Amino acid sequence: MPDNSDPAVSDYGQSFEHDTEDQPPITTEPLFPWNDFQQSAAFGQEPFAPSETNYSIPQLATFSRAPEAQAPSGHDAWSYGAGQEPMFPHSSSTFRHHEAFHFNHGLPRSVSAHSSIQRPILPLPMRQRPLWTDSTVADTMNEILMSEPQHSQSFPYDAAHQMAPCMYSTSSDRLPSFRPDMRTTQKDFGDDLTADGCETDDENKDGNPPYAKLIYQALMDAPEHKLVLRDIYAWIAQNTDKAKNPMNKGWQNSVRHNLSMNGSFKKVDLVDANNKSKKGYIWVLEPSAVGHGIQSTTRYRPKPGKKHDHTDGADLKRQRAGKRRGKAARRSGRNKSLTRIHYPRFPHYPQSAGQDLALHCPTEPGNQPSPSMDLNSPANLPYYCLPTPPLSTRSPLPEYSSYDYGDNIVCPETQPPDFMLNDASEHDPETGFPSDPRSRRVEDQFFGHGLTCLL
DNA sequence: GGGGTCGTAAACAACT
DNA sequence: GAGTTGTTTACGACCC
Repeated sequence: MPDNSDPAVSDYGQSFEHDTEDQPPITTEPLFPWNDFQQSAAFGQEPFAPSETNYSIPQLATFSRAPEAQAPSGHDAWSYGAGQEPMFPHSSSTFRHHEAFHFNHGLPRSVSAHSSIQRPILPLPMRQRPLWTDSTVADTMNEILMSEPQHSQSFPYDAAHQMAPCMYSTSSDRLPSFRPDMRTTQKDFGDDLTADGCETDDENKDGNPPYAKLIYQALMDAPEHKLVLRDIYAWIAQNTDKAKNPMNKGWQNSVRHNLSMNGSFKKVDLVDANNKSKKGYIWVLEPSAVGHGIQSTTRYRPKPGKKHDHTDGADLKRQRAGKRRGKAARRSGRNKSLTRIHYPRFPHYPQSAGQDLALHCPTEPGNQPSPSMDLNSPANLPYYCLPTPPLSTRSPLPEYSSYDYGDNIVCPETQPPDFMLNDASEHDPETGFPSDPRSRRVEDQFFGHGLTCLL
């Protein structure tokens, strides 16, 4: 049981603190490498090797291991030495607080029994996020959440693959669910964020992000950020509603149009194995786009007879205005039966936007699971990872005092309430998630703000 | 009214 | 020749 009264715990430090002098200093190597958590086939299946280190922390979700470390823009990639993949704490049981579990992330480490780990919780697949089946639960949860002042705040993060948990319900079947935000970076696409974090203005009236962002997402999901046109089609067909009507090829035209017009997408020659005959082109993300997101396709369109640098204040205003284009129209054009339930913003992360959203949103109307789908399988549950600032000696923590993302002042220092650390709540045996909305709130607060624990 | 975003249509060329 | 891929222009809708 962690001792929250330990003054050392109050600091969101990133190093192992050691309180005994007869042992060597503990490395400041990050405990949980930052990773954008591509969903792995091995997710949830590969047990972690027992290690000499046995941590007891309040565990709220299953940890997993990621296939490769991939740092978001502006941060060094994590490295654990040649041939070593970063490993994450893992346990097959979830939401059992204070359960001791093993992990070994590739570094020999001795840890004092009285050492402390203090860091915001790291990218964390929220495996057992419940599938909301009752709008009353969702409404109740929202009431609770919105009554908490700190929930109007948000967590700083700037990386691809952001996902805001937004619940929807329909007037017909009242099945709230989660939809991907598909927001890329706050720098390029986040200036329409609102405090509640649910205003996904990057969506169009069909509920999908714009083509440029879809393509970007597809390429971000692809190895080396490269895809041929056909695969981009496939990704969009799989992950959006664009291809609902197979007879409608207009969306493919739009995809090609965006590929051609957006400077973030470059085509390179595709050659055969002998490097001889040309096999067409493969589309690749510009490095700047990988690092900083993409810009609107429109910005690359030629402006006949006028030169524009798009950098002055008025232009930025116009760009924002354009970004919010048709806001009212989208609202009205959006499926009338779809009711957005406001949910405070915790920019979680999808496991992989390349996965079929139907798998991630089994309860989404129109994305009904197949009869054979095992909804308890990790692959079929919605995944959310925690937002987190970089934790590395090379990528030091950003200052936590205040972040200004436009209208959003970010103060992520809220501590989880004490009672969260006391495992008094009941857990649904099916989902492993606390059955009490109050506990759900706590877990969201927990996930949104960080974890302090002892080992 | 100008300029922004975005989707869409269409013409056209080059390639397979 | 048909289909696919890529480029470019144009336009409407909507925003500030």
